[in-house]
Amino acid sequence: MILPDKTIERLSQYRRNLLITLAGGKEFIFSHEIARLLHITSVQVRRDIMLIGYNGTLRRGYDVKELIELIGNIIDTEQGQNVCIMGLGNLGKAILKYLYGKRPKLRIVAAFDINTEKTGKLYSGIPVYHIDELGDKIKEHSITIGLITVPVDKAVETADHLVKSGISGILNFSSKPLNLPAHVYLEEYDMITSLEKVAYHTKRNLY
Amino acid sequence: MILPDKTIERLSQYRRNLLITLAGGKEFIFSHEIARLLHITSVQVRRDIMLIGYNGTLRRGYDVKELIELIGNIIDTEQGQNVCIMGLGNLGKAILKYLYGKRPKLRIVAAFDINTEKTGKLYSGIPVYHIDELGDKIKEHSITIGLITVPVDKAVETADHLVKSGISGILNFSSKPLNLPAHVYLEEYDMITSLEKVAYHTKRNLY
DNA sequence: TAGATTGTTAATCGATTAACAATC
DNA sequence: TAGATTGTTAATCGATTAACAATC
Repeated sequence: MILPDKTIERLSQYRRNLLITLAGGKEFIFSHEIARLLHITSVQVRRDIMLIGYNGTLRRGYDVKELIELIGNIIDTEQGQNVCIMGLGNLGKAILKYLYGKRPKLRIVAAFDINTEKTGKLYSGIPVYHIDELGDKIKEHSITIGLITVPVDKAVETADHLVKSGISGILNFSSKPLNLPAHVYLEEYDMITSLEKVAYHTKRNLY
Repeated sequence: MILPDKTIERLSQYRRNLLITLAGGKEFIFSHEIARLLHITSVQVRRDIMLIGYNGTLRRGYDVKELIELIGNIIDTEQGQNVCIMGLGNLGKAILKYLYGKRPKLRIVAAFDINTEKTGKLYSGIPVYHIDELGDKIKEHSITIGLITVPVDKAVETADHLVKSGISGILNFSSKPLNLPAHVYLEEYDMITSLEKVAYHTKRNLY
């Protein structure tokens, strides 16, 4: 089953909102309620849910718990995946703290840095290794996903190093577009582009 | 002139890469060279450049400096825009340091926090104000864009507060979808969704 | 029942890409 | 000139939305 990228993004958002819904004690939800949470249309919600093969009931809508579980089956692996952070600068630290413990099936298990003053210790409970240990530690911790938060001029070599060490997926926070072999999934996450997009639209609003 | 959102995103990326190109002493560039930098097709580059009404030459391609300037005219305002950061936690601090001085026409001029231990001082050269001063300081500093990096349960009230204070654009880093009046431009920048997207595709690669 | 909802196809909208004339 | 490039239209692809039958 191949799902459109846009559907995956929305499924991730559905789940996070459904978890809040469930925590609030609500056990069933209609497509238009999910839609309102995300400011999209109810047709789109129903279509996404159709694509993942789930069925609601006409009277009560969707079973929140079942839907959460089904989305989990699609996004997560059974044992979960282990994640490392490349570069423990401001952004790396912030992301580490931000993500730590947030997603049970996506565990941050290591950080890597070039600076020997940072390595060999724990940061927020996570071991910080020197970049030279990357290959060994990726195997040791069964790391499948790497987040790149190094300065832009180190991004390419860091990505290559991750690929050589057998990583499966990369989320790149540096604003250098990377070129990776097809078997490694790459997602670019570019803060400056987002900010400039806001600037462009804001400018239009100003006039 | 209305440009597609996707074109705006690429223009931002073109410019950043063109600045590097120019710094390297290269004065002219072909569409296929730009395309290779971003891993897209040269047709798309030419079409985007067509949309902004610029013309290259057949022999030498595009004048790098002119193209940079033209993209600047589209994205930036003449005097630039002032930006504030809502919430000076790990993410806020990281973004502040990351963006500081990076884009001359998008100046970070203030941070706001609820914690009085952080307020009334400078952080990385930027004044940190208490959230109660938001309305006054936004006017004082002519701030048009706000970045939201507060915890998810404070995101909605923070956004409302920004809107009431007359902000024009918001970049939301919290993973709560916001509901804003049409005159305020909103861009959602959701780290967890990006990470889960990587997780989904990585999972597919694993099997 | 009447009204509300789901599930799904068909139509529409928007973005990318193919094709190619014009030009240096 | 031949070859490479730009600029642009038309075709294609993909994603969203409209429409509606089925059902409780």
